[in-house]
Amino acid sequence: MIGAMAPRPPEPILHVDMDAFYASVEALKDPTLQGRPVAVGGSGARGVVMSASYEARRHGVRSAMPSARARRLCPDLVFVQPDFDAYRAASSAIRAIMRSFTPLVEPISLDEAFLDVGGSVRLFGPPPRIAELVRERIRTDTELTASVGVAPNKFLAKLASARAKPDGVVVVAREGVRAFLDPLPVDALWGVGEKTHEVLLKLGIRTVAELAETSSAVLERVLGEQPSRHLSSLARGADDRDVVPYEAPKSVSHEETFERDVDDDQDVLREVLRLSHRVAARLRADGYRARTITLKVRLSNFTTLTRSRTLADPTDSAADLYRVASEMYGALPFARRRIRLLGVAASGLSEAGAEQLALYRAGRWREAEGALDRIDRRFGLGTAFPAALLGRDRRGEGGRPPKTPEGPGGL
DNA sequence: TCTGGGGTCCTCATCCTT
DNA sequence: TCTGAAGGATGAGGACCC
Repeated sequence: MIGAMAPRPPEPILHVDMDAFYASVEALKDPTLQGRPVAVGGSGARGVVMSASYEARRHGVRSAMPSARARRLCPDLVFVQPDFDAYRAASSAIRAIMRSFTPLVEPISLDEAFLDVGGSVRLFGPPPRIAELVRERIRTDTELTASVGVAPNKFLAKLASARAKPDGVVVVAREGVRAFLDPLPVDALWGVGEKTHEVLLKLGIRTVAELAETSSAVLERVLGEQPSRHLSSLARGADDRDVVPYEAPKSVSHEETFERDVDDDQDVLREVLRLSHRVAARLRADGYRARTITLKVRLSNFTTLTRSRTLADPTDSAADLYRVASEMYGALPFARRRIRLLGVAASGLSEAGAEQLALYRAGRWREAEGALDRIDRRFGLGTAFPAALLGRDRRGEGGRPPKTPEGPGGL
């Protein structure tokens, strides 16, 4: 006879959010950074801050802030280039800790995850206790700190963890939801970014309570049907999404901003080729193929154009990605505009094993690209690359390009 | 102020099929 | 055979999130 199950607690969802994650990992790698204002991100003219230590935040430095502005706010700011291998390693150690408390762990990014601990209370105690145990394990095993929100649903748990920062726990009890939500500014809600916030302010809606009191007809008129329904339910504290341990990716993309704007078609095509190889290598490494290929072009005035095309057969070959992306670039309605950013994305993903071998039409290119993957895995990313990418640095500077980059580029 | 990179989701327009 | 409505697929762009 198996013992009776413990009843599901009213606040079973945890949102675990690491404190200044990238900056904290950097401070572990280099202890001389401890206690100093640190920003992870590009320090160049076009860089932005990806993560800032709390010392830097005290000077007003925030993530997504242009690096130049961050430096003006905090002249002593130490810039560190991101090291995603280190962040991934720390992240997987933290996820292993979370999974030792519940199998229902939904990662949102390297430094955040939702946990459903509704089934873990018999083993570990009530959710607030589990939140403390998770934090303690993370601290002792990784020397990093995490903040945790405990609530009846994902949305409230996320808001609660933001309140808990840094290095704390906030519990939103079912009966305390209104008192917690009502005074919050509307832009605390998921889905209220800069544009929506502006619209809501024009309507005189500043707080979640004011949003909850606004008629759905008014919201629908200014925001549209779906967003207004979404916001209305969040304003009431309603969110019925489950914690989903795994979801297959829907797209894979790479994009890069040039150090300086580029107006030479050959340089642009070389970058398209490089991005195509990176996306194709990711597809092959993760076992996916894509049917839809999207080219993204951002001009110097920040106008962004996208062009996409759906293929009859899915592919994971850089040759196919490059062919389609370069054709779409050629069909853009402008000549020699100054280009700031290029991106290549692959969507409409299916698992590579799902198709027939006959679809390996790309044949020898695919074999060659597979060889590149093996070399990269053994000797590091970028060890081997198409000859068309030789003679220039990866931002389109340097030696003379070949006349036409062909196919995946004369490997 | 001057805007990265990797994603998801939504809306709207258009085309095609039934 | 023609026409119109409905609905799905596709493509472009935008907002948002971390």
